Amino acid sequence: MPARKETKAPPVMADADIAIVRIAPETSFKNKAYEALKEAILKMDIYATPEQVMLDERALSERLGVSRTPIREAIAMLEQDGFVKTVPRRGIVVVRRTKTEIVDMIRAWAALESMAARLITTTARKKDITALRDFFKDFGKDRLPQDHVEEYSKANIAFHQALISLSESPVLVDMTNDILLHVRGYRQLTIGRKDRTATSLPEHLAIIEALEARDTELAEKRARDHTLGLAAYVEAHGQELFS
Amino acid sequence: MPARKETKAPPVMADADIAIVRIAPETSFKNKAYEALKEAILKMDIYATPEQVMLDERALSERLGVSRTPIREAIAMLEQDGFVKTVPRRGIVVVRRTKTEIVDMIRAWAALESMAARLITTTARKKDITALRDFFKDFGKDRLPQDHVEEYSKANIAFHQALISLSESPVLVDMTNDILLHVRGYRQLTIGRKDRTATSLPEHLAIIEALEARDTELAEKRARDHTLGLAAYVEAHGQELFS
DNA sequence: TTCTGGTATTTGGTATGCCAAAAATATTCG
DNA sequence: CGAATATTTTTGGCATACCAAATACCAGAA
Repeated sequence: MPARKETKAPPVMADADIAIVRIAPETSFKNKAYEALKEAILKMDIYATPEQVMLDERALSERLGVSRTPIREAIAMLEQDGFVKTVPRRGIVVVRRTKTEIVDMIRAWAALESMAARLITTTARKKDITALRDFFKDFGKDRLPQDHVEEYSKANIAFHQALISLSESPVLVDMTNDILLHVRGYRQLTIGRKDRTATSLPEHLAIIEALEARDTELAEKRARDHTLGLAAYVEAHGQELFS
Repeated sequence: MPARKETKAPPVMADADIAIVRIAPETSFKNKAYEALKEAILKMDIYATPEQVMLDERALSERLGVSRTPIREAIAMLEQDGFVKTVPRRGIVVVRRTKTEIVDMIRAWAALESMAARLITTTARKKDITALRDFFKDFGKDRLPQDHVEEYSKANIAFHQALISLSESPVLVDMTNDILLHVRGYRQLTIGRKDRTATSLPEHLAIIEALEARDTELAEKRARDHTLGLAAYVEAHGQELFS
């Protein structure tokens, strides 16, 4: 039945197309719990507290007002994401990555982003590329990024996500977002550092220029080297953040 | 209690260090179910059957001899992996990727592998790089890959996995393996194609040569272009595989 | 006081049972 | 006979109860 049949004389009322208010089953408790726990974990700043953070199924189920079943399913999903690790008969620990792991992740990020840059040079529209500059329109010689670190940090993340999105590659987008969720944890403590922030903006602009010039190789190289630079920075200056 | 106390006169027996046979809790039903289902899905050749494959919780729990609870947790994990998608009150469907999605995945693979190649040129040992040739030692002018497609296909996958492993980057390894699991489904129908197989071997050897020469940029380029070539091939010749 | 042994408690793992929505099937009416 | 409708069945979602392992706690002995 490809098209909608137009009944000529509706007996009682004109059946459909009247504000179908999204009967959608809303999302299940399992998914709600997943989102809630994920957000909670991401904003708890794991690297600030010295002792390892643990979760308790029963406490969570009570807090969220649901039974343990959907909680456990959500935990299983979070474990697949690498955010928690459940130890049988011991508890559920929120995973803390080591510096080495973070550097490793950032390298993967660099790989994905450089591929995105490559694709963008061949498919993205000029106006969309140029629009990337808008993320930094509030910064310049009279308003230095290093003087508004927090704000610049947000713009930085937004820029990278927008950049990846331009590749129109769902896989690259999803994989990068996953990585960013893990790396973002101490973004404030690394990307936000003033010394690095100073070099960040020009590099971003240089990437945009290469993209506009449709210079595939150069765009790829600049995107890669930029993020690889962050990796090197974390590797060199991030020890104090980890145990 | 840092060190072990050496009792001078053990009354009945010399307590420990006598074959502690790993009391390990083995793995939970949840994990067993996860592994079992994952393997089953991977080997069922989803793209061969026309109608969409569906799973039934109760049937699975009966088949595996466990209750629905661990099955549901395993399903939740598989859904995170993108292997299945559960539709409320409808069923659990085994996800079939479109050609576009597969091409997209292969591009991400190319990105990760080229980064691996880059890292390898700076850290891997010469002998480990050279050892990569062993995967193809059974093929040559007298024994062409295109005449032993199935066998070459296995060697091909093994080579790529070994290559990534040489990067000593767990993140790259894991992400690539995830992708390979999805792409592998119709490996036989794409990578195995004779026309492509013919060009594959020389390209592999060229990658190895660049790695041995420690030519970072060249190794990266060759690794990238090789896998990107596969993506282009699938994009051009893979229509008949998808609906 | 300190060490030892045992007991109560905590915690994740698993099995079951029931619910509601959706689909499949049967039934009734025009 | 056909379509609208009522009924049964199927299926995932969720709550609950119980288990065993690991731990925490406590009393008694040295």
